[in-house]
Amino acid sequence: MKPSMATIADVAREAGVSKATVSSVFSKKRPISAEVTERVYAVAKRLGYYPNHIAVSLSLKKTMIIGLQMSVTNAGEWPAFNAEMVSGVIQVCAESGYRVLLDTLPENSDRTTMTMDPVDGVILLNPAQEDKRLDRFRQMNIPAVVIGRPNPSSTPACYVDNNNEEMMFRLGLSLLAQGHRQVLFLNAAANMTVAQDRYEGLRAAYRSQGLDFPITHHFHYDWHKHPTADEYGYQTIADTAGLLPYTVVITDQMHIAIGVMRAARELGISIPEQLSLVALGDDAILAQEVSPSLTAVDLQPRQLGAEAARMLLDLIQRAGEPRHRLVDTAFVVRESCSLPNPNSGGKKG
Amino acid sequence: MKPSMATIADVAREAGVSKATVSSVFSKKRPISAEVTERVYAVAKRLGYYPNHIAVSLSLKKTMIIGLQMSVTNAGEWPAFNAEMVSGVIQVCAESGYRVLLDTLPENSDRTTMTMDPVDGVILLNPAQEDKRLDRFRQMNIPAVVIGRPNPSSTPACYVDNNNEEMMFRLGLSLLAQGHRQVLFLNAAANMTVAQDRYEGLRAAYRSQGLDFPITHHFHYDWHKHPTADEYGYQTIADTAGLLPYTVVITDQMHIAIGVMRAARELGISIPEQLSLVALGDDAILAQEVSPSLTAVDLQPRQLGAEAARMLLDLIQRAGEPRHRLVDTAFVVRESCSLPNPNSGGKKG
DNA sequence: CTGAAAGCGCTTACAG
DNA sequence: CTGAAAGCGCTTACAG
Repeated sequence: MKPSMATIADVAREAGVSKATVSSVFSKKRPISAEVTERVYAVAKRLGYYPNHIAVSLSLKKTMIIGLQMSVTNAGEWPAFNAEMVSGVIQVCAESGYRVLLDTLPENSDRTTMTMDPVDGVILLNPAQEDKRLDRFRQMNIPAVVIGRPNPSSTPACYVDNNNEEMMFRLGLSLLAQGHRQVLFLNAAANMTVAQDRYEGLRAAYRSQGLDFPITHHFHYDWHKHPTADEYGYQTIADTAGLLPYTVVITDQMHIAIGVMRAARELGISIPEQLSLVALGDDAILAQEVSPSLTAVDLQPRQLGAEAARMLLDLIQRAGEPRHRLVDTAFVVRESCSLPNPNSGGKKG
Repeated sequence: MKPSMATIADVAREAGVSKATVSSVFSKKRPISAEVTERVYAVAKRLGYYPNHIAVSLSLKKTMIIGLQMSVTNAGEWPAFNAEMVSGVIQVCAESGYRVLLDTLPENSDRTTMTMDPVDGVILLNPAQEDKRLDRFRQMNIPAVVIGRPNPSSTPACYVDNNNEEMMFRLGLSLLAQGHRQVLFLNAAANMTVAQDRYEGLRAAYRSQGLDFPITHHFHYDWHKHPTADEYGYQTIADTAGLLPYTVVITDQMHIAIGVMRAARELGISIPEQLSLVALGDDAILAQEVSPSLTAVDLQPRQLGAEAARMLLDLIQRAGEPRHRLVDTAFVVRESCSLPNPNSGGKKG
């Protein structure tokens, strides 16, 4: 980027050819004689010339870069889930020669600061209240896909998500089949669409058995009340044990479940004998090492990222109408909660 | 990026001013009358105009993007350590208005495929055999800092690293002070500089007590022999228990330690009574949940990333001679191994 | 306070 | 097979 960098003009001059020829030698977009090719390569090497990616992008109107928009919160803690997801995105992009630009800039309404990003497309994480960004990308004519279900209020968009509702429906059904009647659900934050979908699925399972899911057994993660997920799990159990009847608790994350286990230990509640426990989101190493080992639902974060990337790349090549895709989840039964045939049947609707 | 995007020329025409004026309105680099400013903003909004980041970059010769080069392996598994490190990089960059471009392209010697990246500087991970990339960036005149100690054979470079040698020296001293004489060291892969530094530190600790560290007790991770870190730990213990005398094992990663614990469990070796265990690299949640809880060394990956970013940003603004910086580690004593005052004193040299 | 024009480093019809 | 010139969308002296 320094003035000292050799440009295509330098190479052209030194090699005694035109810029167009040098360009062609590197891009191979039109045939150049072996002799000239040879000479150009030699000069380029001597001068340490590398085509300037920015100039190429400006000319070609494509950058081979896709943007990954994550909320600042994500940047702050980067749980394993996000890392896996990002990894899936990177992998698929790399296979097609695309790079990934991480973007954590906070939602900024100051028009003067926002430029048209140097990206061919964009993936949005955490579609909580991101409608604005979505609209902006649409306005910029930049293909976008969100991971997670976007708010229905926002304009239609491409997205990939877990089959959250079905997953919870099946989980609920399995639990009811096991004889459980009182489920405590420590859900994600209330403003997340994923929280709504899962709650709906659980209620549907209850309804299908002619039961009502009691609102008293439904909690939302509140960042203000509990600094960490672990605390959320711990406190909620500490606050409700003995007061609220439940025989199984479902937690939105494994770390919440860790908190639940800690509380249970302190209260002398044995898992799974007196209380069953299942986590939505699976960290296999952690789940296997805690005792009892943790039954969990694998959300396949890597798949989510990979599918999103695939969809975006497809969108970039041949745009089309909004589409979406659901990534299956898998129940991983361990000691903390037994489940009958959780991965088969039970399809809803 | 589509032809439909409004450009600065469109705005200028519609607003009846020059492109220079529109440019100035957005960049605020020279004063423009309130009236004109108003009009330009209005037109820009109506047309959905956003300055094109690529064009700006080409003109300004800076992109406000820094590249993060990671080996493909990293992209594949993204352990918590890397996620934390990347997170540190992102955070510092974001504070200064920089974005991060992830690059996982495999080391490719095909000259035709490599362009001068659209970045103002670059951070390299895993400095195992990356000399080539370093040289390339130097040739391109792109500031670079590596995380980890670069090979001494390569040209001098800026880097940030843990104080690995000192850390191992202190750890070794603490262990010897505890009465341990036989330490089993499950080190990282042999080609990593970090592995060499740690081994040196441990040997120095032994030497300082007039002892020799026996080569029989030093193992290197070999990806071909053990598919996972866990397996590496498990197998090595399974293979050596009873044959090799040792009272404490140091593992390069927590996951290796998990494997060691599993082997110990199966072999009826109780930790820490019969065998002490300490891991280099701390995943607090995991370390606390296993039993016994795991004594570990916090490598402060987030700090590593943050320091690297700070150094790079500094380098971008005012270049200078190669510099480096060591990030302190912290001993976190839990149940698997007791250590006397590991975080104080014992400075080497 | 504002504009015309050259320049950033490439690519691509168009012409030969 | 190769070149001259215009263009990608901005910024910035220079001139007023």
